Amino acid sequence: MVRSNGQEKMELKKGPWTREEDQKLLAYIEEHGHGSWRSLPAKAGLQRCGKSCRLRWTNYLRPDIKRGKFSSQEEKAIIRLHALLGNRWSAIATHLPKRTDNEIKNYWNTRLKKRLTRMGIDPATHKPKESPGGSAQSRQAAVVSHMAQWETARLEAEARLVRESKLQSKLQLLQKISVPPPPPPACLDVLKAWQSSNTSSGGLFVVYSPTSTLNFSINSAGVGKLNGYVEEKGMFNNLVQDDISLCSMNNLEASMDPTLLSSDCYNSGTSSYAGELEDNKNYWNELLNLVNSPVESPVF
DNA sequence: AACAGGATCAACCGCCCCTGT
DNA sequence: AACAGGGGCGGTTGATCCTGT
Repeated sequence: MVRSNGQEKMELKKGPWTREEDQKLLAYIEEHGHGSWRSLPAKAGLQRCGKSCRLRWTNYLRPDIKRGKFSSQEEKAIIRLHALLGNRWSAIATHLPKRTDNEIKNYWNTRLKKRLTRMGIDPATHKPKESPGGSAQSRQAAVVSHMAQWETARLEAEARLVRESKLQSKLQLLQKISVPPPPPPACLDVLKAWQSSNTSSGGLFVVYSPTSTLNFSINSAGVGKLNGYVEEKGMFNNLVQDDISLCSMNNLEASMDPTLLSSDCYNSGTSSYAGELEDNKNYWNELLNLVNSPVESPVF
């Protein structure tokens, strides 16, 4: 693969990193920062591509990485966040301090996915594979069916959406409609997950990641976008606890199919609605306790 | 001890998005 | 508006380790 010295410079090295390479990369970044990844290898004296260097740094050498076994709380958080966000590992990783997306992805693929499967849960949908009420396994699966809880969260969000929508339309009547709507507030991946589950709604697109430059854009027609959002501690907490729909009422309103607001597609029995909401609140609180644990906490 | 099969995880690849020109 | 470069993301691969026979 890698030829001997004469031609070696022309060919970039691949495969496992050596200790020397690690030291070179580490030393360079500590002194200069990574700067442009593409030009880094030459400056640092590495025969690697910039991409490889970036990967090595972000997944292994970065000082703020926690390695080793995942705690049960981390596992729970991953499962729940995956139910919410799907395979968006980087988004999941932002809620798991000191864990990399690659590590989480590996952990999911090699362990959690299998475990859920054994429990009778489809890891892709987080729904029980068998009908609930059958075996003990499937009952257990039903209990941890996050999709159901997620639907409940959505119901609550939509109910509030309707309220806010009415309020908003009144306000708009009072204002000049020629004034363009304010830029959408920074939102997060949770909202995106919520919205993307409404595939008929026209595709409001909200992305959140404190490490990403990509943070907000709205609907496929490109109505608006917001970049460079910086995470505020507790944002996730507030958003979810105080109701998912509140993040960007204006834009949700603008982007959602009005027929959705009638909630015909989610006509769960109103008798169980309050109970579901309560369960849902507990669910979110538990999740929030996980994801909002202080970084220095021994929990993680 | 040797082998096979499964599990794990670091690293690569290809694609996509954003930004600058 | 179109293009190119850079960076990030998710899927996949392959080497290595582990475990059971």
